[in-house]
Amino acid sequence: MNQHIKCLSCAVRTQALCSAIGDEAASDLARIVHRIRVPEGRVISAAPQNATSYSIIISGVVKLVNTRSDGRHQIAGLQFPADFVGRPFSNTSNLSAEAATDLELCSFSGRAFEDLLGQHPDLEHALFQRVLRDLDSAREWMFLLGCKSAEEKVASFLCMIAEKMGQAAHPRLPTNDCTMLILPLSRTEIAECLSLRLETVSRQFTILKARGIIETRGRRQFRVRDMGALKAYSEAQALSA
Amino acid sequence: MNQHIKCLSCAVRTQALCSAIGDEAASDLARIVHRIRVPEGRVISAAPQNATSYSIIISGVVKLVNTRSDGRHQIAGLQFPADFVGRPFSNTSNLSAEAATDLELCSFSGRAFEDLLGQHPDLEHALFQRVLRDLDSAREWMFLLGCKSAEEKVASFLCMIAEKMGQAAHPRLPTNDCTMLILPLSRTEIAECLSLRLETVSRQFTILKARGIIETRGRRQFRVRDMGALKAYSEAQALSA
DNA sequence: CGATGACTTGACTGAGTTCAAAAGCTGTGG
DNA sequence: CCACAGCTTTTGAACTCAGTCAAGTCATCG
Repeated sequence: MNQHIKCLSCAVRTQALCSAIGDEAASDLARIVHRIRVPEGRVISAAPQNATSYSIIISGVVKLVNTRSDGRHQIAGLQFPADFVGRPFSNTSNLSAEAATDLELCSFSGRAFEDLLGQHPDLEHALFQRVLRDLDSAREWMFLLGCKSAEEKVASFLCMIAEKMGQAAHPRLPTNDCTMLILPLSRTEIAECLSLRLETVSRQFTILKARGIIETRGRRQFRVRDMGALKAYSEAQALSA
Repeated sequence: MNQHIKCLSCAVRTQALCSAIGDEAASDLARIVHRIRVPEGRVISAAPQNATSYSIIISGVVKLVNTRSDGRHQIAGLQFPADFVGRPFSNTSNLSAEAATDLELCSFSGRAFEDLLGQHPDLEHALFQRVLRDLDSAREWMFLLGCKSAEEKVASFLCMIAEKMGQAAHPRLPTNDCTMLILPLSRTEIAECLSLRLETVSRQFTILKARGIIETRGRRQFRVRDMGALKAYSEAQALSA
């Protein structure tokens, strides 16, 4: 193993892109990587003229934001630890990537990474797999945006966050545990994710709390008390019986 | 050139996957291809247990449908001539692909195609590029679903259809011409695309006709009379001044 | 040419937005 | 350590866009 020394103790080494490629590609990758920290709120790559760079998230959450000239904007996706951030082979995307929380990243400069993609089919293959999964989840999210009620949207969101943040906090525990978790997004950001207004999100939080399904502490912590009920609400509003 | 004879006269030969790969990959592809016709309404690959097969669309339109147990369903994407249909490396997707119109396809059996992907990095690369574009458009569509009004949605939809169907009909003409085009979807299907009800779609059609922006003939033909105005309505409802 | 299903139109309802104001965190300076 | 400022969040009340239900019209096909 001639990987970069830091990789051996990396928190996401078993799930990230770099675990799915050969030693040669891995050591070439390690050669061009920079481990960096990014504070909450910083834009990683701005649309539409994004000076391309690519990253693997070590810790923190990145939001992919679609902004329009008229001021409307929407979060088109969230990326969590081990996820890849960046749009290879094009910089004309409407999306910008922003740090939703403080981040630790493995960052690669644009050209160098794209050259490696050309040299190592296994690296490109691993990235391809990841992009396919991003596409699956984008299409899944379209269903949420298009078909679900406010109640279902908020419940679905909390399920997803519980799973992802639970995984980030305790990589090996099952998702239905009841520990306090950090909410990586403000109410406004949650609203932008779900295509709701923050007032609507807030009201749904209140209802879920009243039902004893979730608990909150301060603005940024929550705990799922009944994952079964939360999942039920996330799939069908008509469980009112 | 040892490509399959049919490829030389193929309507999509300059835009499809197969134009972006080397001769060797192309001839291997040609060896496993079946040219087939599929009638409107037929399911090409059904979720969740999709017997995998892959296709390139020669003519016609495919809709990717996300169906839930409770009966709700949504069109998560449309694929047009030269587009690729199929989800490599997984058959657990929630999506099924259905013929929105009669189709002509270049169809590849699952295993054989996946083997080729492994053997030809240039084929995988070309497919990767295509999937990246699909991801871009999925995220763009999320903005429509989440942020746009009914008026904007219908206008956006007609813009997109005009562009795609115009291209399919006259590959080299600009998109803003005013020829009659075929609407590949029924009102119900358009509604499923836009996350509206068919009544709402119908009302918006009526309004656009009254404004002289579009014209319709029968149920399945339309003409854009003022592409500028249509584009304006597709981006901002607040142009009422 | 009449039946059947697709589309259009109308009247009413309701989930979620909008605007406004109160309450609750969080961090800073006395 | 407390008080105050500047926020985010919650709550309230009125409104609106799109949904719902129902009836009528129009293509298209046998």
